[in-house]
Order: sequence, then structure tokens, then C-alpha cells
Amino acid sequence: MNTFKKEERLCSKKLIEELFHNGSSFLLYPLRIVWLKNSLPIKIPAQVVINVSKRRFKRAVDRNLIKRRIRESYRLNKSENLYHFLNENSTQLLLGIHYIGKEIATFNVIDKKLKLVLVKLRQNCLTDHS
RNA sequence: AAAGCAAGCCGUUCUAUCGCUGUUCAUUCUAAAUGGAGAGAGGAAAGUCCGGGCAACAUAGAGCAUCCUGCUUUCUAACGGAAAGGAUCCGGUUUACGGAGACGGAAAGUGCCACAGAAAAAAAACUACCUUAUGCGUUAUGCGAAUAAGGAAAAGGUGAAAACGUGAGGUAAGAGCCCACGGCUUUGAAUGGCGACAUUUAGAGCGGUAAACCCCAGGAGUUGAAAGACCAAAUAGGCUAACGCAUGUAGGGCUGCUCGUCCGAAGUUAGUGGGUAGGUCGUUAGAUCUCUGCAGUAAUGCAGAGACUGGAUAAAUGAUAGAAAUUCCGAUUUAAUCGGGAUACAGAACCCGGCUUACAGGCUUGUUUUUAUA
Repeated sequence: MNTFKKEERLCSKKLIEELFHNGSSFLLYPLRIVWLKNSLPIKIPAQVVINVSKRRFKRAVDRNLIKRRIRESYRLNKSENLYHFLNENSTQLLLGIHYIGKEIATFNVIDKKLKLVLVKLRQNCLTDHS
């Protein structure tokens, strides 16, 4: 159901480079999203990479905590809010999520924001398509 | 009992739902998927400060430079770590005992010693002191002050430190100049100790600073798992063979042109070396941990028995909800109840041994003080 397997994560160096060079982005505090339509080698609607900068959070524990919260929220929301839509339009996405807040947000805040992000992402995809 | 100090140990738990990374078993035709079972961060995983394993490269031998270490003995794979001891300094009831640390050499040489002070090191004379000379005052072979030359570190005050301290002698005044006692350094001898060193004795001597250069003794090849080993798609290009083309063709170079001469395809198929993305190994069973016995003051060693799958790689070990535990605050206040908080420091990245630093709260042992009781 709400799985989050390795195929759904963005691991390839090449694709990551392509995403950050050519992708378009928008800001929805405390998240910054980079996205790019692309054809993937496997049958997965989207691959995602989550990033928390070392400059903002010096301790590894804090970075891990934020990453885990974002990942968990993405895992719970993706199939309902994103995969369904992508499958209908038969597109594949590369997705980068940066955390740019200065303090560690609670799960509730992150979850709410990520839902808004996915909604906005769908709108952007549609306008880009047309 | 409370508080302080020191050492050692522990460092939240359970349930539900949804996930993540390995392992193993079963099922389906391999691939993969599904299901079951079981495992999954630390005392510091941190800082990356020492040491070692491991790996690659380098390497005749010796020396210089550079860097590191620096009381002794022992332990250890090794260490800048540890244990036991020695000397020094500090505290103390000056016995006992406790604490501290870059603890070789200042008698190889060079340098430096702020401010203050006369002077900070082969000495030096500001005040005061002593002698001599000069002229002056006074009744005066004396006394007094002045000037000049010399003596003198004894007195003054300065300083972190003032030429070893105290006393007696000595002298014009003085000085380890001489003597007695004492302190320290160093050399020789004797005794004790594996040794650092201690005690006794004889001689020589007497500012500090080596975290200044330096001297002495010992040590160090360089780079780190992004080390290194292996497999290897697609695309492009390389090589080989066959077909194809050719009595060496199309085409190109030399030339102003011709002749001549030199080079010589494209394409198709098959094979192949290197190598990129990517993947596998390295990579987790080890100087391992626990218990017992023996040896040793101890660090530690030896013997026996038992135990043990974290292994990620844009980087797993989680999220949410509820309950419990510990503790703090407030209220009602005998106990207890209710409400509200807090639960630290911190996340493996090849692996070990140390060191250092961070840390809510709790436990144990020792010790000191205070109070209460006997």
C-alpha cells in the first residue's frame, strides 16, 4: 500500500544532476521543491530525493530526524495525491525536496505543507503540459 | 539522615497501526513476487588527537634536514595509553596520608630577563659608608660641611628574581676573603635497590629561563576503504576475420595542368581488448565478549567453559497515537488525588586499542562535614 521502496528513491547520479540543472522549482516554506518531467527506466510514477543542508543543521541527528519526517509524510500521501494523477496522465517525475527551515518542524506541520506541495505540483504539471 | 567530593555502573519501558535495511524458510517455471520467522546505533557511534591491523605504491646501504617523544621498571600487537614506583612542588595533625604535572641537559655554546630599580650577570656606585687630596669655617695635629680621585654590594629602597643563608673573625670601610653551622648543584667512592634513586663520605662549586635557539638519547617511507580487487549494459570509437568493391573501384595527397607516384574507403555480419553508467567483493567472528580457576602488589597474562550474524551507500535502524515509569511545579493538603510540564548528550560508514570532550536523571562504593538518636 503505502510502501517506499528503493525504486521510488532517486539514487542515480546522472538523473540527480539532470534534475538540478534542468528542473523547475518553487518554494513553499519550509520546503523547496525541484521537479522535472522525465522518462524513467522502470515503471514507477516518480523518484524522489530528500535533502537537508548541513549548513543549517550541524548535527547528524537533527538532519536524520527531518529527513525521516519528510519521508514518512511523502510515503503516506504520495499514492493518493500524486501517483493516481501521474498514472492518469501517464507521466513520470523526478522530484527533489529541500528543507530550508531554520528550526526542526513537527510532523504535523511538515505533513500539512507536503500535502499543499503535492497539490501545487499537480497544477504546475498541468500548465506545463498545456 | 542530609549535603559536598572521588571512583565505578546504568542511561526510559510497553501496546496498536503503517513503513525501512539485511538474514533465513516456504510457495510459484528462472527472474522476481508473496507469505512466515527472526535480527537491526552508542557510552560516548562524536572530536579525528595518538597507536595498530589491513591495502596500494615506494624501497641497495649510510648520513643530513624535518617532525615526534623525553624520571624508572613493567604491561601491551602498539602507543603520546595503563600499572607500580622515584624525585620535585602543594596541602596536612609536618607522623600517617592526600593532591599536581611536556619530570633529559643551564658545568657545551649563543641569546633573553618587561616595568621598577644604582645595577638583571666576565658586572655595576643613586643615597648613605670608608680612605686620600684640595681649599674653607672654627681658638683647634681635632671636628664640621663642600669638591675631586679611589675603595666598597655590607645598609636603603625596587623587583618574579639582587650574587647561597645566619653568626663570629677580618678590615679604613667591606666582601665565601677566612672560619663554624646550614641549604642547594655536581664529580668520585662505599652500601642498599633490576632501576629511577636513597644513605654515608671526600672533592669542586653557588641567579633564572630549554613551552628561546641549542645539545643528548630514542623513534618516524608515503597515502588512506573515495585504499584496493573483480564483473560489466547501451552508445561512440579501436583491432581482427569474412562478405562486398577493385586486373586497387569511388575518393584523397603531391602538381598550375597532365603523366606518374603514394594513401585508400564507405556498407553488412561475426568476434575481441580497453573502458563509462551500474554492480559484486573488500565489509563485519574479532588483539571479541561473559564467567570460573591459577600467576602477579597491579596493569595484565595463561588455562577451561559458554555466548555472538547491525552492515546502510543521495546512506536503513523510523513515524503517528495511547499508556506506564522517573522527576519537577501548582492546587486540595496526613497519606494520597488532580492539573500542567520535563526525560539529556547524541546517529555506525573498513575494523580494533586508547585519549579528549558532551550528557536529563538514577544506582553502588569510599570519604569529609553537619544534624539527630544510642
